[in-house]
Amino acid sequence: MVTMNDVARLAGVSKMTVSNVVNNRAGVSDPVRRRVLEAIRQSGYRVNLSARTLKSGRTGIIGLAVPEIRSPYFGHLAAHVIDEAAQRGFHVAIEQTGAAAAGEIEAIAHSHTLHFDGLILSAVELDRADPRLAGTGYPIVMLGEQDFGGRFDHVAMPNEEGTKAATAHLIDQGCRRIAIVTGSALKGVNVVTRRYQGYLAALAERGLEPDPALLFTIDKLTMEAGRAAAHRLAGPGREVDGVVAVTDTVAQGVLRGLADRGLRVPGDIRVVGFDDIPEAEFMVPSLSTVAPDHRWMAEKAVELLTGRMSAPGRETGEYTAPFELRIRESST
Amino acid sequence: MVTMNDVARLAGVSKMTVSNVVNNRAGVSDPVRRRVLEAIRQSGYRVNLSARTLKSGRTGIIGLAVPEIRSPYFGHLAAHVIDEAAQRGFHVAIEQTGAAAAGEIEAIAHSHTLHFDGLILSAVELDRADPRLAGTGYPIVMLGEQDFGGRFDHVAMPNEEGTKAATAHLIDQGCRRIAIVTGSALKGVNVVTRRYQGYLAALAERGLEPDPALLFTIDKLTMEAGRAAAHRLAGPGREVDGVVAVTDTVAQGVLRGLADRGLRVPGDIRVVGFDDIPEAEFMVPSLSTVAPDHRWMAEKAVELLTGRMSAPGRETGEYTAPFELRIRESST
DNA sequence: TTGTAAGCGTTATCAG
DNA sequence: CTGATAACGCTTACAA
Repeated sequence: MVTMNDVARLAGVSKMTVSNVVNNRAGVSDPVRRRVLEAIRQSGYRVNLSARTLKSGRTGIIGLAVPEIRSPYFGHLAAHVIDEAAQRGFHVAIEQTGAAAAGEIEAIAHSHTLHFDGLILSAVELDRADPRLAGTGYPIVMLGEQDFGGRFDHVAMPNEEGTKAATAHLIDQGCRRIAIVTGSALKGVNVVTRRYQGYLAALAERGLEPDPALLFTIDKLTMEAGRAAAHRLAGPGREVDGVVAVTDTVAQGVLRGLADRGLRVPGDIRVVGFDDIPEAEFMVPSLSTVAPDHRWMAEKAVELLTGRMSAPGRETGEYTAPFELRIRESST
Repeated sequence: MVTMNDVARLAGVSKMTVSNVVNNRAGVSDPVRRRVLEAIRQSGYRVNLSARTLKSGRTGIIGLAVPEIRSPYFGHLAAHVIDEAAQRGFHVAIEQTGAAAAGEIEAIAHSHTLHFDGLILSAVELDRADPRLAGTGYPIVMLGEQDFGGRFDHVAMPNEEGTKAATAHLIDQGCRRIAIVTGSALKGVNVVTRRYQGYLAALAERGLEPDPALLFTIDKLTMEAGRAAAHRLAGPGREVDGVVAVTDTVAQGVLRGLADRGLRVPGDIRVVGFDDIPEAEFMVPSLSTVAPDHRWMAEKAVELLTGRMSAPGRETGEYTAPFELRIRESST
């Protein structure tokens, strides 16, 4: 491996001068600078980040923990975070939590152990009351899902408002028996409960009675589970004319499950999702959905994290992404 | 920050003994080991990876460069690579190349600069003849797409065989005017040309004449482009009864585009894709596709890369993933 | 403007 | 079995 010493010898200067050139510091004469740069080019020298890190105590790496990178929503989000971090000179190492509290705790420990400069955690199961969350002052930004009650910087989804708008839209389209397909964790404050609240709020506002028979819970927020829920929902004697799916991925499963049963969307049943994944526009029928501003979220999360790195004691903030309701075929 | 020294002082032993305990090395008496472990627990000590890296010269990080992490295919692949690397004690840092040769070259340089232990590169544009590819002995494994003629370890897709099987399947279903929707880079040896060859081979084997009017090229392998191609393809006087799409993502666009034009799949036109992304099963209609063994590919890539790290001089190998043809609604 | 010395936290080596 | 010492490549502080 080519080191600074090698370059220094080649250029006939000291290690320190090479360091100064590499870091664009003032106080190096032009001829010397040129000689050093030439030596660097010739030798193919590259700074050793580990060595630099050892001195500075920073790795330049941000951890990003998501349930599953393969899911379109998190892939999409990750892409934005990577871009945004790159702009601020950080690299992103991705961790998969498997959508389980244990995985989420582990991601924190891991990020810590690897001395990442901070962690953006998209937690979906971890509870604000989890004892393993003992605050260590390590920079963590919670992204999008659970609510941790002011304990961490938090970039939230417009869970309640968005679902309320989507549900109201279905009502406006004439739906009267609107099912919701959502996760089974209906306690606590999390993405599932918040969106459920939004659904209830829209019903209440429009004077519709919530019907327990219209609540379809699933264990995992996957396409498979959405499909299975649609099968249950399309069973005899339900008379459902609208479906609010907790995520677009679930909605995609619902669309598929309704097709399995020969039900037409939007003819027989209208469907809305949440997230606006890139695929939503290309589904058949195209999916109406709540579109939070993903880029905004990624920017905010990275901004908060870098802010916290430099000012660890700062008060935590809570930010909710703006959203639009994108109306497509599935609800019109 | 808690260091080994702190732990050593706390346990009343030397730094070296702590190191031995941390690394599970033999030659530490049980009582001392216990004392040290207790001191580690109390102090919250974590090894400093940078320091270890500085000594060992290895970072424990593998770079993974893909065109776009948000695309389902690459997200899926990345998930497998991350899992497989984790099993071998490596972390994965993801780089996005934007599906451009410049981005791919940059990913190599970047991986180098950051002293990642190696790079898995899913190149789609970089040419085997690119002068910037001057061999430096840095461990690189090419994944899935371009063919680099023995210059690198290469885990290839079954491009030709897979597309041939898919096309033959359409013919067996009675299709006679089979269009192909593929990229515009029809020169050189790459994913587009290889799959086109497979398409031609199937036609030849079944005695069908290739018709230039049935070749629809697109600039980027996206859903949008697939949709636009479907619109062209469904124009007046084409009489197309089958479509081979170069990837599932493109196929999803094609399905959407055909729906736009009121054509029914498989009633009017049959469609097959390539990749078997998780969404394929949930499209409406569900998509018939070539399913390469993604896990196998990820395993092989990581295995080759770690192999090359320990034996840099070894001959390069070329491996092609096994595949299955998954027949679903879109072609039956 | 350039160079020298010390040390970041860890581990390999070798002595006790 | 345990410990002292010297690196790994770089940067900070200071001296020339």
